[in-house]
Formats: sequence, structure tokens, C-alpha cells
Amino acid sequence: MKISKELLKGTTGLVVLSVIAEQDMYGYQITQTVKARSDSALVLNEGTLYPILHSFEKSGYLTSYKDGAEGGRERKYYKITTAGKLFLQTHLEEWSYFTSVVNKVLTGEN
Amino acid sequence: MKISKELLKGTTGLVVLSVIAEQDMYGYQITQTVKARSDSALVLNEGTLYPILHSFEKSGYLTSYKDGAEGGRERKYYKITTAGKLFLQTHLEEWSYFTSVVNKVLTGEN
DNA sequence: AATAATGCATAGATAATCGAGGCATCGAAA
DNA sequence: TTTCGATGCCTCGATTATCTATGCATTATT
Repeated sequence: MKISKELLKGTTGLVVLSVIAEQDMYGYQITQTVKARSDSALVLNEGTLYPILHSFEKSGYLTSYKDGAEGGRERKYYKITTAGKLFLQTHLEEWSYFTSVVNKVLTGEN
Repeated sequence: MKISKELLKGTTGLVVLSVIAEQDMYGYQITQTVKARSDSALVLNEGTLYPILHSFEKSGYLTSYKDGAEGGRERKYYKITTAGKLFLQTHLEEWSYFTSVVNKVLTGEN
């Protein structure tokens, strides 16, 4: 098993996909969800989030649709695709493997 | 507790410092040690490793000395300093916290 | 009326890592 | 003996994830 560059460089994409996988979400909602769940340890900058959403949509991992909520203002919701679920699953395994391997090195096991 | 940018971007420095903390090591030895311990999952590029060693030395986390081994060729050994140990300790805690927080978000806990 | 929060988006700067190269020594195989 | 892979250190330019800053609009609060 080999760890991809993207995962080594950051877990942002993984985090974003995983919260959308639970339920359709719009950008601002994603930032708030991640922040809340991480006790404010993980903060998604908009300058980071939106390009990721756009690139995932372009890659076919997400689709988007506009919705006006309950008579309120319009939001852009993202929904995970089948390809996105597959991508998420492999990268979740990769993350798990990555952390175990790093911990192995850090603790000096061999 | 706040996660530093460096940790978010990579664990390379952490891994490097932690292996040197166990015993003095030279560059090539570090790459081989990390590779062996990680079942070849983590590979330190020389273009990544050497700049890190130099910057850690400049920051006072490492000192270096030349040694000819057992009548063999000369190698440049790195040794961790007290400041380096402190740096390592805080960043180990940070890594641990970071992974727990990411896992929390990924598993949907709240 | 003003301000903070919500909501989407992009552009330029920053910085970690990569890929490729340079150069030298050493041991083993051909 | 020569050639080639492994060892050993190093630097430079390119790539790319992320950050900071900005723009603009709507909504709720004070």
C-alpha cells in the first residue's frame, strides 16, 4: 500500500468529503461542522475550501445544486457521488494506514 | 490547543527529530531507518531531508559532528539538543491531538 | 443605522515537498 | 579491472496545498 502525496500534504479533502457523505451540505455549513466537531482545532479557510469543492466537482466526486432552504436565501449544496464514495473509502483506509505507520516510526517499533 | 501549520502540512520534521532522539544519526541512515520502520511506506527524499536537517540545526534543535565510523568513510552525524527534545515533545502531543481530532470529524462524532 | 454573521468566490503569496541533478567513495560482480 | 549499484551529502527549480486578503451580497442583531 502506498500513501498518496495529497494525503501526506493534508487531510482537508478527506475531511470535506466525509462530512458531505453524511448529508448534503453547503460551503459555510461545512466549515462550521468541521469546526464544531474538532473543538475549533480544525478551521477550514474559505480560500482552501472552495477550490477543493470545485475541484472535487470537476473530478466527479461531488455534484452541486442550489436550494433556497426554508424561504431563506439561496445556498449551494454539495452531494457526494458514487465515485466520491469510492474515493472517500480508499482515502479513509489510507489515512488510517498513514497514522499507524507514522506512529510506528515515532514510537520506535520495528 | 492549536495545531501548527507545519504539522498540518507534514509530519516529516517530527519523524526526523524522533529518530535522531533515539540515537545520533547521519542523513542516509535516517532515510533507511524511517523506510525500514514504515515498511517502505514513508520515504524521505533527500531534497526534503537535508534542508530540514539544516534548518533544525540553524534553529538549535540539532547539532552536527563529523565522524569516520570504524575506519570507514566520514559521515555527518546529527544529535538532538535540549531545545530539540522540548520541541519534539510538544509536537508529539500535537500530532496525537491532531489525529484524534481528525478521526473525530471523520467518524462523525460530536 | 451600523455591525456581525452568513454565504460564495478568486487572486497572489507562502512554504513544504518533489524531481532532478551534481559530485564523491566503496564494494562486488563481470 | 572496470563498471555498476549502493552509499553519502548537497542544491536548485518546479509543483502544489494552504493562507491571507479581498470583493460582494444578504440577513439578523443591536
